Amino acid sequence: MKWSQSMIVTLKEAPSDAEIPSHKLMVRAGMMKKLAPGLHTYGNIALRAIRKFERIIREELDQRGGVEILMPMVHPRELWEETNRWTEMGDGLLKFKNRNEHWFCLGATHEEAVTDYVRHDLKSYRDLPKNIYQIQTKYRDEIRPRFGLMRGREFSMKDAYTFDADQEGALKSYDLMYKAYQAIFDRIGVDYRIVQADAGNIGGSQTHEFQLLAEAGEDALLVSDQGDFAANIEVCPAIDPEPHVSADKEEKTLEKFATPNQKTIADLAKFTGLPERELVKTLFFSANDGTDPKVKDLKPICVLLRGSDEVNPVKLKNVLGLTNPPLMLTDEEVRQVSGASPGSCGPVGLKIPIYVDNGVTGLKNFIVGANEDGFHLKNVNRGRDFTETKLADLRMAREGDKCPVSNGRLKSYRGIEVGHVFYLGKKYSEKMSATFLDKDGKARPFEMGCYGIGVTRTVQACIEQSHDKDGIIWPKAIAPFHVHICALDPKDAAVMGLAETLEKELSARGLDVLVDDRDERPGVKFKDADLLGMPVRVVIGGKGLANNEIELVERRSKNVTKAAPEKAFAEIMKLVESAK
RNA sequence: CGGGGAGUAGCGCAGUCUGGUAGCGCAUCUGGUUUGGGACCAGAGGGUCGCAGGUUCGAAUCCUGUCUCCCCGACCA
Repeated sequence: MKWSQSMIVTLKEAPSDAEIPSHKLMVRAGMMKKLAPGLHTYGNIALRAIRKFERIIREELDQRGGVEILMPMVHPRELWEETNRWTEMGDGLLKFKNRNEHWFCLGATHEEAVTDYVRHDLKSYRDLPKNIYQIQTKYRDEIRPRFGLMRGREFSMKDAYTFDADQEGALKSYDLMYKAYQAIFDRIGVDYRIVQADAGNIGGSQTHEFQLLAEAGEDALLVSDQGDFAANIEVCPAIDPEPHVSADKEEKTLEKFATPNQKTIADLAKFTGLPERELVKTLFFSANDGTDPKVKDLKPICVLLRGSDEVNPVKLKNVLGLTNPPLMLTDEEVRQVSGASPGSCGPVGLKIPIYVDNGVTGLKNFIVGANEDGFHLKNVNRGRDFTETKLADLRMAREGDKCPVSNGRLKSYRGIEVGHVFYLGKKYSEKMSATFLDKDGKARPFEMGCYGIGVTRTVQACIEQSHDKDGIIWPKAIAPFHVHICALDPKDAAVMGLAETLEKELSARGLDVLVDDRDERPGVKFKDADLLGMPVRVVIGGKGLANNEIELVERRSKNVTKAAPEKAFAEIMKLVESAK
């Protein structure tokens, strides 16, 4: 493609609303333009990278028996009500009415749609297994879209769904997709980790996330320094490296004492002279599902943690058996439940369920709020002074905690979630009456799995992981063009002639070639070539040709080699092949 | 939804405190000189200063309302 015919517009300055390097670079390179928050036009350069990534996905899935289809973007309300997700998904689903006053939503994910697609057509165990996928635009009404394509409202996603006759088969399908994802992310040459994760409101019992490591990532990960354990912080088991054991041997007498104006754990630590890890804090949540904020069905529960720990809402959600993490009670609600302000609350005397974090078990004769403003209790002991509903791992794990499967320690990273695989079981098939007949002629619900790759997000994440101060460094596998020819003197017939000959020859060999034929000074072309970041740059100028040479530059290393024009084609092919 | 910040030319910004009818850099157009790492000179086009009211002889600037965008948070008692 000739630059002069393209719509490539580069900027020297990044727009003020871009924060992270990949977002700035994509806008500067003219790859995307914001239409509204979370909604972007992909320019030709971006689209080429997206298409190449899609091709890789298709190749890897097709060779493993994946069947590509395309489902609608607009779904009727009734479909989502079958699984109750019309309500459970909350405001994340964009809902609207058509002219007949019928409700619809934009597809945020397609478990319902695909289950409907197969439920009357897959009739027998003989039809199974099936592995169906699509690459399609999703719409999720994100609270706060950000970082360009990283968290858009509209984005391209590859979503796949497997249908099996039994759990064994479903887990085999899961494993197949897991390996397919490894192959896909290996091919684009990114640094990623596969981590244990929470299923969120997709549901299901086994799940892994594919996380591309990057500072700007929105997810916190904990990775073991021994072995291959890695988990999203949301689900990472929290194990103290050295469990705390109280020095006290005997349980002492319960005692109330005044703690005027001691509102936080930090205050209390200073006031009592005890470290925060030896204090116990009491947090209040509503165990109603929180999916519909208009329904105010307060089911208060409290959680006890050491003062130094943070509650993990996802673990709490799972312990409570909820779909979404529970909401914290407001100060006013806490007062109704406990009779005191947050800060002076404790478990003693409460009539609500009490969930206790494992970390509290090492403490004896500890301090909690007295449920009376300005007072705390000391010498409090589990069992004697209050009865816990459940003891569980409820705290956030952190760097330095013990690895749950080895003697290693956990180290923290940031990650961008680019892929996610779920084993769903019968969650959707049962609710939607999607069944097949087994060998005995009995109707049984499908065993399902679902698998997603954020296509547009991955493309931006690649840039986030691969750039330098001058611009993007495309991995060859998804580079919009393989070769970027800078024709320095486009009016010179010899220069343009060679550029066009090379373009033709390289294209014939399946390479994508961009020819900068603009009437611009060389410096401008070099800066733009660095910014756009194609793996191989070819510089053809009148001066060089006079010496019978052209210049080849590898973007990643910036290594420069010279070649005679008649050998240029072979040298370029060699350089492209060796590029990563 | 809570807190903070910002809306002035396609992009990045100044001007607002102290009211006098809009400016700089990049980009664009014309002419010229240049031409291997974002050239220079001369000229030109482009903005109802987010929107609506108000104060005033006069409003980008002051007042009121409103909309939008960005950032942080939406969990630690």
